[in-house]
Amino acid sequence: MTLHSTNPEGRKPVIRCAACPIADRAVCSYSTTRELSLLEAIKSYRTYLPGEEIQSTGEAAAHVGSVVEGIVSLSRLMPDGRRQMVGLLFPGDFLGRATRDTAPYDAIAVGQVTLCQFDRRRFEKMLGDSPALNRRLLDMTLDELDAAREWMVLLGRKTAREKIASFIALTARRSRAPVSADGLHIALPLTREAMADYLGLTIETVSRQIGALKRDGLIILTDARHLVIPDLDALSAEAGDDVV
Amino acid sequence: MTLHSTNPEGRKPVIRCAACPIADRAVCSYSTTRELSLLEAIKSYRTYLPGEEIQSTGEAAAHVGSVVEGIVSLSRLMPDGRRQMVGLLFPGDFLGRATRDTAPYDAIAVGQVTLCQFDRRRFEKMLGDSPALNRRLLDMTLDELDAAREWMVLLGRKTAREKIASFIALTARRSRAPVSADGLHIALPLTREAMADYLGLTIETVSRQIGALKRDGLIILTDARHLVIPDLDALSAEAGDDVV
DNA sequence: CGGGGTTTTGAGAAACTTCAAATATTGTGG
DNA sequence: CCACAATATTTGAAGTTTCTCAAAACCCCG
Repeated sequence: MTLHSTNPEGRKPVIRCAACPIADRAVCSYSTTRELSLLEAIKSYRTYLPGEEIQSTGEAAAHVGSVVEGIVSLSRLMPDGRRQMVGLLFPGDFLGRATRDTAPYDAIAVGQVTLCQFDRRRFEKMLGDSPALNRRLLDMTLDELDAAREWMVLLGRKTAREKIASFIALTARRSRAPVSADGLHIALPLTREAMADYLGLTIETVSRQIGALKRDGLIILTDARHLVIPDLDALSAEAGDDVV
Repeated sequence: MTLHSTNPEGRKPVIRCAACPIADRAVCSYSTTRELSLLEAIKSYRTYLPGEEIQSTGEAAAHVGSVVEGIVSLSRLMPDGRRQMVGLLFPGDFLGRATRDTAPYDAIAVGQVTLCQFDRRRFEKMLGDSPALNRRLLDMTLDELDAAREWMVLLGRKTAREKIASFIALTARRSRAPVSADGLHIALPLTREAMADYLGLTIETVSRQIGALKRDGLIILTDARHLVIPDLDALSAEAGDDVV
């Protein structure tokens, strides 16, 4: 990609908003050119390495911002080490709570991540003055709430097999996967451990259920992180949802 | 779902906003007197009987509104009958998506419920003009998102015992329960079935775990829906969360 | 008092986890 | 480019938790 050089600080040159790859989906997508120029003045870019902690629970967060590239996981760590992922942020998604000074969850970079950051206080101030930002943030938060609830159904009521099938089908839908004669080719963005934390399972169960789907011909593994879905409808049928 | 006697009227005389019991928490709580009078013009009250369906999945929702009295559950029913609750609305909470025309979940009255309703289209229109409403709705939605995520941790990683302990502790905190010499007296607002749907368990497991907490002296049941908590800290310790 | 619904209890089965170890895979320095 | 260490994934066997099925007990209301 264009924004690739990793400098030690994780700082990046500022991309002009007009050329921003997430301009149509980000928190600023309802904003006028005039408002964009105000945001442009307070934004900065930063990159994080795979596995790097962007924010940790209880820590004061100086910044909020948009995911430009990569994936960020939000998770809660229980005192005894159990971890549950509670959110997965893709490019365009917004990270952080403008109106709260400590982060309620750990935000961890999955793969390399680039954020478009704003100073939290200054962003909060702008939010107070901008109906466009406010409204966009509301719409995004409502979408996140819907996703969280869908996820609750998965966590509370689905079997391990359904969880895995749901996750793979979701990944297939989210990444506009290349279709070839043998099916959809997709890459799994998460490690088995991260999948387990996402789905409320152990890594062993994740591995076994992926194996089972493979044996049943619903997926074909090329390697541990890449697979082919010959028939997405058949896979989706294993996910336990209503036929959409 | 149980059959219930019909609710012929369900209409209630309009309470003046100035005398509204949820004025400090509702979606209108940031609004000026002037804006309240606009809302007052388009609001209506309606009551629902215990178990009555307020909205069902996929159905067009004509209204949105605030819970004034009672509790509303939001849940998703899977095609084979499994049900997962995804939200529990208390007085002051807002029901419905202004910017979406079909409800994504079933909204069911738990006990008798009174709503302060607005025509969805008209409310949506006001939302476009009102920073106060917008901002309040954003704050409420962020709180709901936090609650949903907390709940995801419970669903994905907690044991049955921890789930029950969490639920009882939560209920105790939410209902300013009367304290007497023997402890906190609380009423469980949900049936065992509703608790099971909330916690991602079966009714039998709910019943057994309540029995276990009782045997361990962490709760004292007066009847199936009323109990005493001698030591809330001890109960909370069973919930598996960080010590707060 | 009867009947519907709710809650509890029991026994066995199933799903998932835990512990343990083997097998890939990846990154690194020589 | 290879060997090696570190990490990630798979597999196996046994154990635990939770579910399922079945039935009894309880409770509220008319």
